[in-house]
Amino acid sequence: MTAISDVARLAGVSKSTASRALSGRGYVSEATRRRVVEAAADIGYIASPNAASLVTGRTKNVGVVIPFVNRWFFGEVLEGMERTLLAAGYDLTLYNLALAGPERDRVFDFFLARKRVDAVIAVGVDLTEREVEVIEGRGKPIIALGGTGPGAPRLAIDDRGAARLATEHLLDLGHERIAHLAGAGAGSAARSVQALRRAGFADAMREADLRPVGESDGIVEAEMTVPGGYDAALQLLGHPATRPTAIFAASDEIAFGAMRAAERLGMALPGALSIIGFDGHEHAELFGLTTIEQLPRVQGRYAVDAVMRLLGEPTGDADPVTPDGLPDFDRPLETRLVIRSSTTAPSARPLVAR
Amino acid sequence: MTAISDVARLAGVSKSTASRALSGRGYVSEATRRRVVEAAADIGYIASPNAASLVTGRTKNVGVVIPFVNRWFFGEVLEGMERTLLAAGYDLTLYNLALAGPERDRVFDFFLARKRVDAVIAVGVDLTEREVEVIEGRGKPIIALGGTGPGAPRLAIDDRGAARLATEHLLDLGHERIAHLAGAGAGSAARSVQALRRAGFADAMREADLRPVGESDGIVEAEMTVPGGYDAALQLLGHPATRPTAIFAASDEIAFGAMRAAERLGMALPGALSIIGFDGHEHAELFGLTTIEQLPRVQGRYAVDAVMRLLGEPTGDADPVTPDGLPDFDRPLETRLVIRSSTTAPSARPLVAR
DNA sequence: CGCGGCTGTGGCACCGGTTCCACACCTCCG
DNA sequence: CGGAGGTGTGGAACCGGTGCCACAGCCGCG
Repeated sequence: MTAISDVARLAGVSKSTASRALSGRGYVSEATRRRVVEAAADIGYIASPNAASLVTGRTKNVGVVIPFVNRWFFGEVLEGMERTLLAAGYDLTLYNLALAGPERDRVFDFFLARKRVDAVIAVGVDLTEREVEVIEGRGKPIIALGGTGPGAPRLAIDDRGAARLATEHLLDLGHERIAHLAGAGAGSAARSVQALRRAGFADAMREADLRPVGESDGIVEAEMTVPGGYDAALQLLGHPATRPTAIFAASDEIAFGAMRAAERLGMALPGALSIIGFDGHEHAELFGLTTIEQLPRVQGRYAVDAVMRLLGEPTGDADPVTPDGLPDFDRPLETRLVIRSSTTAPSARPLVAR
Repeated sequence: MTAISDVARLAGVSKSTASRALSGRGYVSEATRRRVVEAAADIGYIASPNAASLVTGRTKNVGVVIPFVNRWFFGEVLEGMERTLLAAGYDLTLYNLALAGPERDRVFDFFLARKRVDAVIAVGVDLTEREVEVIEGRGKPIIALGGTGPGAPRLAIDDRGAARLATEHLLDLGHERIAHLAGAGAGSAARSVQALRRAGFADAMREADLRPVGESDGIVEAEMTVPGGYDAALQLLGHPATRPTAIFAASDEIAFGAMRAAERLGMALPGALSIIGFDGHEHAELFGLTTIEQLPRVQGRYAVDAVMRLLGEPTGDADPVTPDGLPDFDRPLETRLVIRSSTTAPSARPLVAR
């Protein structure tokens, strides 16, 4: 357990000089600096982050709150954040919590409230006012990536607009009987995002003067997983008479499940049913899924960059920044419609110009 | 920023008594304890883990090294570990590193070597001797879950035996033309696991006196992803003349990709081709995939329990423990053959009894 | 009654850094 | 030539806890 005093002794200087030499703050002659650095290397000195944090109040550690790690979108975000944080010399402490409850309160009131993280990034979590308050009240920035956070800066795509765009793609192809497989998320996580996508769907349908098909306005809720999409699609497609000719799924996972269900029901894809997803899943290309692509890995990087900037840490400036050097929380993150083979004009009916 | 001295003053006791009252170590009268606890609650006191770590040397934080977070298996393990650690009051610091290289060295030599974690769990990583040495040399336990670690305790399934079992299932069904889609893992991560599964396949084939079909002994390497399996299967199934009647895939993701490729080639499943996977992926049931099931989430819990025990932390004892109270690193973790609809007897040929 | 041992408490050093301040030295400029 | 200001260094306080040790009081036992 070598300490900085050992380094100092070996280099023949005081603790303070050793500290300055190693941290690069304050005046140290080049010769001294070199001696200290060499001494440190000799005895394999590694600074204790605890001691440093204790006095500086900075931990070089960011807490990440995320509802799932094994859903594609979240896994990508997490990887993007981890890489970026590591490059900046920061640690990532993971808090995986889906549901509200005592577990969640404990994370905010105990784990995150302690002086162990410099900032918090909440991914796809709908933060409560109290939760934001707990963190900000302790002087730490908290930002939301997706999800919602009253008061907290938020980095997100334009879910409503993108959902509208997806639906309009189906309309443009001439579909009139369109259904929406909406995300349910029993865990309430990111419920708002799903509500926004649903709203975007409704926007497009209303504007096209179309009523969604089926009961309950052609909207069936699905857990945002492949099996969830499968189950919901079976339900939606159960009665041949009321079947839609196209489906807008709230996520690519749901869309994959729906494709599977359609196959199971003997429906030809995309002839009998067009499907558009949402997310830009890494398997979308393989399955020919038309989708609204977003780039969660890049979003993870943006979120970290934003936090670094809030912490006054220098970063590369390859991402959205306002003139005053702060992250741009107003501009929505990028999405893109990627058309593949899963969407086509409805077969039996003539193409209707809109 | 309330400190323990504030609590002490408010409660009218000394710092040491306040510390004892709050930590529960040492003698404190019940009345005093209550006063201190109340005072702490009044001013919203939360202890600084940094200060405590500094003197005790314990951080209540475990470092997790994992090559991927968005592959199903690893995501599950991670979730299992996170839950268990959180319940034990520990933090999880995530290091996501796939490849060897300077990045990886930096994690071990800098991030993990500092006194910021009490232990390290390496999931699906092939640790080098030096890496194990770096951690253990600093007095911290390191355990491997899957992957390999020379010297480090290892928790793993019997990959070779399970792969053999999978192959035998195909043999039992009467298949004679069997191929193996082996895991390649360009990142070299978990290469050994993939080698073990390949060996198990070879074991079974040798014992059955069969030669794998196709070139290169009927083994095609695939990245352990759905697209990876798809590409490899296209290659394997490219020439109708040399097609196998059954495939053992080194992971369920590969198997899904292979199923997709077979469909694309117009092969009827499972009539023209039986496929067995490996892992027990959450989508296996939906796609009717026969597989060797393992329970990564539970494995994550086991790994954490094992580490907790090495750290002398009390845990529930619902998992494998040797008589001396230490984790049982010799007994392989559980696997189970789950037969679904993706494997059946070869169609065109008569069933051959073995 | 005396002493050992247990209980309860306070004082203080200490963990390993950072940072403020004092001080010495040098240089430059009026 | 003297003082202002920049450079280099050491001393010491401090961050916020923990834990050792001393000490006081009390009880029980021989």
